[in-house]
Amino acid sequence: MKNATDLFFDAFANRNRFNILMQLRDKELCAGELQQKLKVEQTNLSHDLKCLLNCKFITVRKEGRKRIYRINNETKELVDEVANHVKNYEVYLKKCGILREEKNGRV
Amino acid sequence: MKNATDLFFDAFANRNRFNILMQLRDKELCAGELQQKLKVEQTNLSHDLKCLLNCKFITVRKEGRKRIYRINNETKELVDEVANHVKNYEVYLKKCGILREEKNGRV
DNA sequence: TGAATATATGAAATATTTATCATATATAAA
DNA sequence: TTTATATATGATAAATATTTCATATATTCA
Repeated sequence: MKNATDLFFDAFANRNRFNILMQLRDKELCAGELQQKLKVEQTNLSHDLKCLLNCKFITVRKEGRKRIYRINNETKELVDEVANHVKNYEVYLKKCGILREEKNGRV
Repeated sequence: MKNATDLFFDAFANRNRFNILMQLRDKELCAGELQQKLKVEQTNLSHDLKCLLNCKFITVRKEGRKRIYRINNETKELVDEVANHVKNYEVYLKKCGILREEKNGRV
């Protein structure tokens, strides 16, 4: 059974969703623009945007047949702080060894 | 292939590891004390502590046959900010619907 | 030295998350 | 009112993370 913290991380700590939030830090964007910038599948992006909307991490407004997404202020601050932490700890994260850094090249 | 942000979230956004960090906000604790407070398996706790150590989220010192763990300051601040955000957004997170809140009761 | 306590390690089993697929809806323009 | 564009939905397949299991190491005390 999940508590609020689990749900928060499910929403926020997801690679694709966090990338969306990172993009939206600077300016609001519509789904199509996000898709181009992030090079993700349309259907995935749509799922992720809905999740971020549900959780109130972003808001949306309609403009013609586009939907323009904007990050909310509190969430932006948290994203900035995480990005900063990651920068400072990058070297340790990369050699953790418990976390799997990447699939190695050999088949 | 994982980047530093992915690794950060793998380490930080894990239920058990984040609970450890939450416990360590107030005071340093040894593994046995964490085990009692969190009611987790010894072997799991040990894996998680190693991960947090590798990532420099916590430090450790020996005392007799115990090992005393302490959270580092920057990490503590981030944990506090996340805890605060979760409190403010709890109501929305719980009705997201994309995030699976819990296994429903029926078998 | 041998037993007891505290903690760590690595591999495999299990569970959960994320991506894909097929398709639906909503708006605009011809 | 049909077609094209932009975006959304839900079910399953595929990938990844977490737990468990069997066992190891390190320190203290008798």
